[in-house]
Amino acid sequence: MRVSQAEKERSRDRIVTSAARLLRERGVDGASVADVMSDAGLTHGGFYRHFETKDALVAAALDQAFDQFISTVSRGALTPDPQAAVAGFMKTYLSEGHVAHPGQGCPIPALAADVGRSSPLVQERFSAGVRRMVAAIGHAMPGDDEARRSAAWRQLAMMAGAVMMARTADSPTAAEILTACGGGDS
Amino acid sequence: MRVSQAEKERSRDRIVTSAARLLRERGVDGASVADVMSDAGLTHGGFYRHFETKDALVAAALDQAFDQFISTVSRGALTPDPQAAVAGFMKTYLSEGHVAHPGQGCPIPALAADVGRSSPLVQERFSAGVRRMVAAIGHAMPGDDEARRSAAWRQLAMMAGAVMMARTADSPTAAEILTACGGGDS
DNA sequence: TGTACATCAGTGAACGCGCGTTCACTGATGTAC
DNA sequence: TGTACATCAGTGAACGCGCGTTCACTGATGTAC
Repeated sequence: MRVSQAEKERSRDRIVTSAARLLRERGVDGASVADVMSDAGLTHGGFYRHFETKDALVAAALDQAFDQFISTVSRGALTPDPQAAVAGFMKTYLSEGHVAHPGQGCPIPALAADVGRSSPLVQERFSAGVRRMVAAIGHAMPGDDEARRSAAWRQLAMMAGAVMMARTADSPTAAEILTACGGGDS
Repeated sequence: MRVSQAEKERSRDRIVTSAARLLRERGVDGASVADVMSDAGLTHGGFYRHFETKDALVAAALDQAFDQFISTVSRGALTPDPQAAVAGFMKTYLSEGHVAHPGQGCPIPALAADVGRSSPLVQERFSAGVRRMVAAIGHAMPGDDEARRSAAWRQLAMMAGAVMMARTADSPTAAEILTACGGGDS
């Protein structure tokens, strides 16, 4: 049964949203096309009316995941003081909630390793997302442009590494990692 | 054709060595039992004379990967000055060679995300390897025990995050990340 | 505004393929005497 | 030390399964007149 153009667009949005969550939760290989379609309330056969390949879905889902995560995290950093904004961002990032819920979290600790083994298309979209995050973080760092950018890379690398390791560790060790890196509970 | 006990042990070593490399290069799902056995010069059918499941192989391979990486990296840090040892370790870790050759590199940026979605057995072995690395790094940090351990977590998180991101980035961006985090070329 | 028809979003069965795992078999190794 | 036999490492075919992708089909949507 054919469906209106507006409905099709809504279907596509649901597919991308489901993929953005399931990919982060289960990894690229762990989230199947059928899983994603089912989560979006559709059957797997219709997938190819929206995307040419699974790879194209992964690329679109990465864009959405970065959009969503950056906006979530910016909300927690709504303050005129840039230093306070970075501190708020760090607390949100280095929290047990973030460790426990990769599906809504930063795509970097969840998917960077998978992306490093994926197609150029996927790597390019992922890199674009990473660059957006570095730019956003660097904006709130002190110093000249180069120093800010450099500090942002260090900060992002540490946070992504910390959350990634915390996800493999038992609970007290995870807490130790987060605290050591400048985060805490909540 | 049955083979001697000594030969069997050598076969097992080759299987684990192949797995330790292929897992880091291709990820847990990307390295199949048949791939590993073939790389070790055997056929896939014999695998279950050595391991009960693929999961058990992954656990054994992680142990070997951490052993090998820690010993590689310690070799580059053979100096009585602890500060210089950490510096040497960082240069080795944050190098383009490490980014380009995950198969001989640190298991954390290559496999932590996969491990976070794996069985308790695999997570436990991985965590043990991570703890060994933190202990080794902390040993060469200044301050009291707690400060050293905390500094080691920050350092390891940053290095692992940097290498992982560098592997998804184009070449100049990868170099920028490594430099920003205290590494460089070579 | 109404009618006839082409389009195409979504369904569900089916495709080939590679996966982890199992199995019957082979023949050298290890052991009991 | 030699002989008879049980063991079992390794082989290669086969298993069921889930994957990404394709396809014939349905019927509401969009369009041409």
